[in-house]
Amino acid sequence: MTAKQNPAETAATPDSRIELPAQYTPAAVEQPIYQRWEESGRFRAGDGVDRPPFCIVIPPPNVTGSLHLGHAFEHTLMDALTRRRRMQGYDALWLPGMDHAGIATQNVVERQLAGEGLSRHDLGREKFVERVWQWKAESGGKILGQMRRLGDSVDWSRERFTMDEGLSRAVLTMFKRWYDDGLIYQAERIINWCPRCLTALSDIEVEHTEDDGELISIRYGSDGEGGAQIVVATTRAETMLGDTAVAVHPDDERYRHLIGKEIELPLTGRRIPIVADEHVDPEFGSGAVKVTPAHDPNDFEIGRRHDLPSITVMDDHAVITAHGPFQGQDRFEARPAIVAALREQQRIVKEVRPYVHSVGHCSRCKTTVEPRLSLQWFVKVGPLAKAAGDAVRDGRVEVHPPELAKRYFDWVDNMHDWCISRQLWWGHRIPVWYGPNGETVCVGPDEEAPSGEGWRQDPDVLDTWFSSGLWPFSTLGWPDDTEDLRRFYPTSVLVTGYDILFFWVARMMMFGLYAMSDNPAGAEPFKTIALHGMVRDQFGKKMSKSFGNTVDPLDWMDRYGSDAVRFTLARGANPGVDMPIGEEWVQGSRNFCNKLWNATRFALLNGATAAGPRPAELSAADRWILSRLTRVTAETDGFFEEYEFAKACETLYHFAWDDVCDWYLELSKPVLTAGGAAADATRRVLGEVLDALLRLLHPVIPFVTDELWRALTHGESVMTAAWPADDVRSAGWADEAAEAEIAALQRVVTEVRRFRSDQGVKPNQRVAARIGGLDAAGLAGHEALIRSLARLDQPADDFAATATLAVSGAVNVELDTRGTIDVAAERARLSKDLAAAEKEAAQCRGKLGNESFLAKAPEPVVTKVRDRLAAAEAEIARLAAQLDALPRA
RNA sequence: GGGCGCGUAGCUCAGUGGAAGAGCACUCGCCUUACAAGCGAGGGGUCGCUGGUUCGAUCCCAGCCGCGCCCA
Repeated sequence: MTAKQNPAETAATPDSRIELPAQYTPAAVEQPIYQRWEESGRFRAGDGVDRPPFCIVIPPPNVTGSLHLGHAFEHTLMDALTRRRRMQGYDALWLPGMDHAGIATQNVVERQLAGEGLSRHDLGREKFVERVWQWKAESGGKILGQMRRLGDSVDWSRERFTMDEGLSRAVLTMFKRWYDDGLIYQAERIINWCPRCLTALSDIEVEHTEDDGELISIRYGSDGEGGAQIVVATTRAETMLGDTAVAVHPDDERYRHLIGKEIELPLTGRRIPIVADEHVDPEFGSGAVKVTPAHDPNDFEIGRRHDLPSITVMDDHAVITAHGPFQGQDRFEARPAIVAALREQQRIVKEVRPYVHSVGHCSRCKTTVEPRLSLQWFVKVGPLAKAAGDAVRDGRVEVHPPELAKRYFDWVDNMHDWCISRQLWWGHRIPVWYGPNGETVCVGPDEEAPSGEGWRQDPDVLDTWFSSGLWPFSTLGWPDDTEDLRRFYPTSVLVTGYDILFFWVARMMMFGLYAMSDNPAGAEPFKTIALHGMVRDQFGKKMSKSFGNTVDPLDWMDRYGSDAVRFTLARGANPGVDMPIGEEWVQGSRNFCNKLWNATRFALLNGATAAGPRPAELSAADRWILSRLTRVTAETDGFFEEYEFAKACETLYHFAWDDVCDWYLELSKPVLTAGGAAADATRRVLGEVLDALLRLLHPVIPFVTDELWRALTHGESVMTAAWPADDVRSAGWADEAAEAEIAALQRVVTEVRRFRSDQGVKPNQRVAARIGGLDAAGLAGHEALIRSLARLDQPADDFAATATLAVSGAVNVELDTRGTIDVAAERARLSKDLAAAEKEAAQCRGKLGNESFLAKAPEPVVTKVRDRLAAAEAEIARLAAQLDALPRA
């Protein structure tokens, strides 16, 4: 090797003394690695080799969206699951794609058009849809590139989009089947209408908030001439123009005499009946309610029961259409105007402001939703929802964590019919044609649409969730009987937020159970639903633009690396529980990656290797770290199996940092320096432990582990290395004796360090010491290690002990601190320990002195308390003796 | 209004019917040649309140207080 050789070439040399750069710089490492992975083709599933299948379909992100922390979180979990399965030898498929997001995408393109002074109507439907496709090609799907940054090991060769030809065909097929089965119907109903998006919304696309409004009590009925009068209260005074009745409870004595009579509706001169309806709450307000069947779902039901007319008084834009002075006013303009007009007629009995009540808003644009009578398409969910609930009840689909299944049942067992038509242009157009003589024809995907004079297609498109509901099988090729479908359906696990159980999960279940009912491997779309919580800020607050506490994960990825972001997210991922995240935590994760980097660097500088024969002679420290590895591997493996990402990460974090770095590397230093067979063994064990550790961490932090693993092993990629669980399990490394031995060693070292720290002895100051009792403590042969870790020198001829430490387990350490020791500090330290031991002993004695305890507590518990007491008493004796030996202050 | 969940260290969260934990923050001492993105040592909690069950409760039960979410 010449001195002029550059570092990059050095790194590429297959030499066991590869030097990693001294600094860990994720930005330099990550992107080239992803490119290499992608080019290697290892993300691709279904290579024809006979291996068990594993499949996750991605919850399709919105084509207009970009990666936010919620995605980063969810993707980290899915990627970890997929990578682990791939390492375990599964034919692992993580299938990516996006949905077409009807309203959102149409809004984006309409805004773009508005910038050119155009509306979609200027273009016409066909040109507009072309324009949306053009937009998608140019600026849609930003998130796909960001997924690469994050490290998602998705099979890009199978990427799908809900508006693709194949998926569109699935939508048409499904529509036709349900239509023919009577599960899709058209009806005039009160639906949630967004006057800004100009479309119907389903129930779950409406967000309810507690808003300030007003509650106005209005006197209905003719003035003078002693006519009937009745007071009604409303928060939406403008709808009174469309009232067609007043309803009271049939048993309400106050109004019984009025039932069946008619009264005058103010401002309109119309006369409307007073009807009796069980659903009226006599306790609320005056006990009488105005009935507006065309603008309120409850009133619509009352109207149906009493055969009342429905009068629509607003247009699409929520502008008043009723004849009169208010015509042409927006609903929010008309409201005060109508109240003022009523006030003028002395018809206002009471006005409550502010009156806080629940108001529905469009989840897309936040506009107040207007309930509106309208002809729409619906899915009859009854039998479908029942099946969706049963699949979980029967255990065919498992919900993780199980507590959240209740939430799922609450929803599917009380589901309302689903309004699936949207008055948009971007989406799957409803395949129904209307003929000149009132014919209605639903056209299947392979059928010819009727043509000729007077035939026209329904103008509406389907709710986006209709197509994303088919996602688990449409992406695998359905309705065709494809190899992918046979191989990967039902998919293995669905990873998604609990907030989306209703929107999406329930729908996939309904679709899947119906469409795949004759699938031999099962009709359910996934075997497990693994639910995660919402990402919150570092104070547990919901992230929102209005709070200004949103974070761009890409910014953190730039500064700390994708691995750091991923590790932070995975480390906080307790099943079904919200996850706060803050920048300090990402820094902490970056520090962890850096720690791994440096540990591996140290190992390589010292010739560690994971290859070659395993030496027969291992030191206690070697056997200890291998035993710890065995335990940690089993625990981690189990945690991943249970979707306990936080626990898996925590376990690995502490193993890596505490056991490997803080102890094993330190223990290995004197051995490596000394050289010989012991050093060879340690080099080998160090290599093997790091190899396994990097493999265990790879699913969560793929980049840095790949870089380090390749440097360590010269392997192709840790991505295709074997998951270590089986290897480690079968290696027979569990060694309780070694664990006990090293634990004892750690106690001695820690005790000396405490003494040093309390005495103000600088870390770099070596102290002469005589160590006794090691044999009796089972630490024979570890003196050199203890001296190294506790920084103790051999006693010289002029050795004069100034302090003696009696460490638990018979070891005693005499130290020559070369001067007076701080007796007060020493006394304080010992007194503190003594107090703790005495408290412990008292507690134990209390229990053992309690006859009920002895009689009723299980034997192992009693034994344990006895042991604790014995230990505490020994500790007391030891500390008391030490205190006694201290010179009097 | 109905339902669900949560109150544990300064902050964010784990946890268990039988000795209170982590990360970050904090204090003290250290550039001890893998790592100052670090090392060593340390302080800090009547486990929301009040009752009950139990030999024993932070954990189980009831009520209360405070917060959050979902649904109407």
